[in-house]
Amino acid sequence: MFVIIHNTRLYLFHYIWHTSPKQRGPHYRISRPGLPAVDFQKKRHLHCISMKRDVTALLTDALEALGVSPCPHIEIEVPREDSFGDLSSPVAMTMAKALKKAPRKIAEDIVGRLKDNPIFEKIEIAGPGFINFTFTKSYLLSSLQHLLKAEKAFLRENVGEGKKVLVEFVSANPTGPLHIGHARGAAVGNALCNLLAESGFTVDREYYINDAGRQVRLLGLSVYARYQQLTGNEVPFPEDGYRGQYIDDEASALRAERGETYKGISFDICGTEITSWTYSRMLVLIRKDLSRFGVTEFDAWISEKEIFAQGEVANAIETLQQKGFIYQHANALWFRSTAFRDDKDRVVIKSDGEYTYFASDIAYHKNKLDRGYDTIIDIWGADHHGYIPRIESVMQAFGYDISQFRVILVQMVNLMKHGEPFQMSKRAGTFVTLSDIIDLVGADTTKFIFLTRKADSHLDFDLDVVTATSAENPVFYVQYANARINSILTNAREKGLEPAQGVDLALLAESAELVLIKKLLTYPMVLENAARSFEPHRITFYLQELAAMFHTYYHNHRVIGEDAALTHARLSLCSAIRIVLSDALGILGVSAPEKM
RNA sequence: GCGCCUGUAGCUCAGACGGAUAGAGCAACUGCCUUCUAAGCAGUGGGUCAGGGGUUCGAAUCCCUUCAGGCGCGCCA
Repeated sequence: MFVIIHNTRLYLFHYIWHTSPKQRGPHYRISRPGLPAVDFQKKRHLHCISMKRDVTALLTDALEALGVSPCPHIEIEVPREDSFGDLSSPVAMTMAKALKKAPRKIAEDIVGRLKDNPIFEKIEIAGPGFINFTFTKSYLLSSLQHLLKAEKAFLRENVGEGKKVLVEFVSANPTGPLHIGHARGAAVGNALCNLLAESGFTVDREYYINDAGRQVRLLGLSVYARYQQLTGNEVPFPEDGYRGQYIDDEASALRAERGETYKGISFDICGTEITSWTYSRMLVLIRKDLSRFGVTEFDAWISEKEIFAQGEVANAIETLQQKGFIYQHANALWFRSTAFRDDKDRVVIKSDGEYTYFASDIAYHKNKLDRGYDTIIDIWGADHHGYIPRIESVMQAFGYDISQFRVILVQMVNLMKHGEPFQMSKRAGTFVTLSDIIDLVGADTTKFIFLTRKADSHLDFDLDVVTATSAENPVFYVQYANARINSILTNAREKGLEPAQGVDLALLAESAELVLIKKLLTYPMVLENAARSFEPHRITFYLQELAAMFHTYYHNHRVIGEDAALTHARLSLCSAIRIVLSDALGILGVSAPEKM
């Protein structure tokens, strides 16, 4: 058995290796503190709780009554303009070809069947054939009531339907501290996992440790060299060695811990021990950095070295050989990836008899597949994009469908300083660690900035700009809205205004209030779309919009006033806004402070 | 040379499976704190969606092409 992390929470490779998700029990689900898991089973019995689902159901009925069967996917969107109603559907236009009728005529037929439904204030046909729905106030208020009562369960769509997803992210080599690029992968991966877990998927989070290759050996050799120098034994520093300050620190720590034990001893003899000692400490460091960053919930840390030790690499290649996808050429063993999606075949065993890095990756991905996940997501730096076809080929070679596999490429972060690119190199020792950035900018801000961009868009992270404008950072804007509401609710409580039974929400008559309620009710759609597209950044944009609407409302209307009944109604609205704000921030992995 | 990503307001970026008059923040300028948090609010200006062609009722979105930037193309990891 191999201990992966030297920590009170031990992750044993043995456990990962031999425990299939099935054995963990059908109810296994990751839940984070403060956000208990939703019971989707229960939710199905509720009615009138989602604008989108209600409209979809009614449209489906209408289309079936018009002889459309089976009913296709119905698109529902939140229109750009308020004058286009609360929800809109282009379904009449998309059906035009199939039905061989004019879009507006189809729309009229549909509307004819819906217009008497009491949940709609009005239904209009607009433009080339949009059907625009406007809800009645009573419908909106009863939905708000549901939101207040059901809270989190109200906000969820069961996108995943219990499907098992494995997300592998960060997976930085344990050769030094994490930097800004890893941080982006961590922020995106963490938010995505939260999002999927909250959307009805069963999510496992995994970190793959490349502890078997040359890089880790170089790490050990670097520390070895510095250590020898500290003991007065001048050995040349390895040409490709790691040169950061942390290497010196590790060498000092090694000397403090082990004294002169290794002085003058050749690397051939003590190298394995020093390397193992060093990279274990690097893993602890990485874990600590991730923890400071608020990303701590990996379910498994998978060791490449252990995959070798368990014979999985040899087995995987043997399996491919039996399937006829391995051949020998020029003293090396090749995987015939061109049989699938790759543009050239790939070496798995070099002519010197060593496995390539790709070989252990084959074994690792086979291992993932064999564990029975419905979907496997890898989050990689964009510089690894050329790797996708060969891994997809591996999937297919083992007989799996590549639609089960999804790589999310996280684009490079250009670290800037004074508007100039700041080149980082771990080996040259010129890099800004994640830890530095957390000290400088803060974990919340850093995460939020990463999550205001699509994963595949390039991103300039200017240390000057980010620190100088931190007071105007959008994350504070959103958190401030939450803190303000909290302050109002606290004030109300101190004045003895406890939320009474039978709050009359109908007193919320201001147009700003109805617009806010509608915005709250679109939140489940935002989550659903974000989960379906694996794009957590959509939540970030929604949050900014909702916060802006609240700040405006706050400025124009007093919540706590003379009229007790109105006060209660407005306090309820504020509570609902706070539920959504803190829920969304929680999914993004950003804190929702009560005071600021 | 081939492949992947990107190109939208002065800057940083959104823009949903092709949908209605292309949006937000920052920066700039002008107002608003004796009232629940001014890390806030209100207002003003700002666009050939890199260029060109195509597909159709409709294109920032799909296809082709040119240009620009980034990344990748090893018996490295």
